Amino acid sequence: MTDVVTPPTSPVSRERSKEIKRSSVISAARSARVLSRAELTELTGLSPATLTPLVRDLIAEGYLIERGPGASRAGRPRAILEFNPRAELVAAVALEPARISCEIADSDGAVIAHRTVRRTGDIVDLICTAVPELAGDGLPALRGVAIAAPGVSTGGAVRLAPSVGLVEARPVGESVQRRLGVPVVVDNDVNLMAAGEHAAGAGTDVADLLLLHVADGIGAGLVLDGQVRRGSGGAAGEVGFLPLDPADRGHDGIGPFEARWSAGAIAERVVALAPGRRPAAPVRALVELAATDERAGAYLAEVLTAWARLIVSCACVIDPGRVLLSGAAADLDDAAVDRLQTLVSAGAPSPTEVRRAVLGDQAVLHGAVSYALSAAASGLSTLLPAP
Amino acid sequence: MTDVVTPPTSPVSRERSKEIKRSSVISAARSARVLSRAELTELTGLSPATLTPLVRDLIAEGYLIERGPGASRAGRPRAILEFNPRAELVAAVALEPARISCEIADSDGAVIAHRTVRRTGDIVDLICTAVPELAGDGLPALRGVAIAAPGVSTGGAVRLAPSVGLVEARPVGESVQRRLGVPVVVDNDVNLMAAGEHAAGAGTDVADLLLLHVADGIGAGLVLDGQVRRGSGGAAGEVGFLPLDPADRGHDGIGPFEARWSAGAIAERVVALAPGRRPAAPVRALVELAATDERAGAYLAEVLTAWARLIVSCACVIDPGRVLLSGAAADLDDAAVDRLQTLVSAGAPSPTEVRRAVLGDQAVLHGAVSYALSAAASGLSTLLPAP
DNA sequence: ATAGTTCGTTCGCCGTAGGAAGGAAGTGTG
DNA sequence: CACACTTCCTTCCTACGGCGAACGAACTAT
Repeated sequence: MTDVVTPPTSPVSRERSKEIKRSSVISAARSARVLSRAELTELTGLSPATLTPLVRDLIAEGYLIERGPGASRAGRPRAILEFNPRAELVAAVALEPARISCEIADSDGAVIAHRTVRRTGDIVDLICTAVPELAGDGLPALRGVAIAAPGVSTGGAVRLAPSVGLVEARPVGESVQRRLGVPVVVDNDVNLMAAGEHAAGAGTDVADLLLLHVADGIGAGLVLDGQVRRGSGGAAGEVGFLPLDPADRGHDGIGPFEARWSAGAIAERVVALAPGRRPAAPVRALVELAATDERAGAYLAEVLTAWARLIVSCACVIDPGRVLLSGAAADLDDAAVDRLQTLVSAGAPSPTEVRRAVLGDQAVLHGAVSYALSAAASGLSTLLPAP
Repeated sequence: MTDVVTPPTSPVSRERSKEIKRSSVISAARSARVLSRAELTELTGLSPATLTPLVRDLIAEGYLIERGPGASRAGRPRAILEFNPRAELVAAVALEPARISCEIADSDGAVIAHRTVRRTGDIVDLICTAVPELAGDGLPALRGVAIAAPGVSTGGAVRLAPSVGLVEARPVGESVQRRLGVPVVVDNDVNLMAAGEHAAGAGTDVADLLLLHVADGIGAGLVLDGQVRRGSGGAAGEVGFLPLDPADRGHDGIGPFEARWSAGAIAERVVALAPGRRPAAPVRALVELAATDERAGAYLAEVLTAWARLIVSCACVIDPGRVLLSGAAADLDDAAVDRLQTLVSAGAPSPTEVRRAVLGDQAVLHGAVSYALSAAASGLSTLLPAP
């Protein structure tokens, strides 16, 4: 301890390549859950000699837990290593008009803590106090925060953002990132759902998908080549604006298509068909009505035809291969989904599979987990310092 | 020199990081064209000591040429290094119904040799003899081959491929790759054009763009986040199939939109408006006619409206930010492009800039260059589109 | 000339990756 | 029960690449 003025040995690509090995081991362990060092050498291609100290570090940091020897089928048994999902926590914050909901999840997407708070004061303050409180002593393991805002996106399509009092999304993300010191992602809720279904739902087996979310408006989340694509202005997936019928007209930030075929628009027709309370789940109500009421059946067919044209349009432009129905569209029964599939197959230039999304309300959470984990990992995307 | 039995030292991440440095130097040199070692240290972040041997190698391999000392403004003058585009050659092969055209270009996209040959015998044989012949003694510098086929793409949308006698694109690419020993990419010509405009045309300044190519059919090439995206079945950009008007009907692999608004369809109307020979450039003819003929003006307005709806549809789905008009659509004059821009701005949910593509016939070639260079750079694996 | 400045190179240290070899912990077999 | 045999993991050691530092090279300014 004479002269600690020495930080020579520049930290360039040397440390980076170590980081890369580290994260490749972590991600192998994350997907295998339980494995031995021997399996790690196969999965990562690293030599045993390289792995030994690396695994030692990871155990010390809590990423891996040594579980003692496993069964052996001749020879020394493999020491079982178990991945500890709690080693990586993620916060998902959903902005809603009057409140924010905040969840802490581990890297399996299992919710560890959950809270909803009224919107008071500054959003950034609110988030920056709620998240650490909720994370408690797990805070050091926090790897990222994902903030979901309805219809956010830079540039166009802020139509829903005003409802949560957000004009610019970016400053919020940057502020939180600075205050909490972890990567923060702010994105459209529909994009997060798409990421969630891709990571842990009905799209784990494909690289491309489109999630069609029908609610008060209609929006789509787009995964291409394994990544959520937002387009140049963040308005990718604004399919409610598709001009599929010259007769339709949008207004005030409502697109022409969604003006007529969103859950809200359908609800009005359902009320007309079956007077009474406005149904909370209009599509489910419509499907039930259609079983007995001929006029409802005809209208359901109209809805399916319109949605099919929407899906075909998307297929023509980006050919997602798989389309997931979310929100009100997930309320269709099997028969209706089949009819939709038939209509889509007739019009799409390439095979396009239509099915329901499976994560429901959990989709945003899983998307947040996936974002946050890849954000933490991508810190080392470039081996070399930027130009 | 006793026992030179030692080639162990496994080629894992050690050599990779060297490769990365190498290619980062090459790409810096490629974009700067002329630079000194001192500039390389700034551009790449590598230390001078690391660069010295690396640059020596590159000079020996012909990538760089030392041009002697440059001007100095105090101190030792920088030794000028010039990037040698001839060090990296690329072959672009275009499949047409009756012939194939083959070009050798350097990494600037400058054509070094060109030949058109009649289609005789096996395509693979033809390519594998024509390319080496044309490359001549530059063959060792060949970094890749790009094969452009109209409407290829695996899965759906093989509508134009039969015209060149190709049912499956992949085997051709794989065979050529095996025979020539360099990376081979087979792709849709429109995708190649989009890549070309992105690399060297009207899209060098953006990460996302959509190239709308109007010919006998209508197709689009899609660049998102700097990469050409083909979709799950390779049918991304089949915008001719968009169902934008319930009245339109496609037939026999012709989409509903392109049946009515392609160059061929427009040509028929132009003939009706101004009897005579069927014009080779119907859109140009229409624009000229519209200056004097009122009916032609009305029809031009119709065409612009239809194309605008097409562009808006694409903007809603993927928000490319910039749309390039190619093929017959590039024949619009400035006034017509402005009108199109206005129509698009009125309907798109996000700012979308419409302009003409600039590379014309050279677009495919530049796309091929860009593909082949990135193929050589990323060294790894399947550059063939689609599973 | 001499000093000053900037470029490029050689030298040598250091850290890391991974090969080789050896210890550890089991299962089968005489 | 001893003794191979197999497989897993670790320790030792070497080769190699990156880069800091010092040095030589080339030119300007005074």
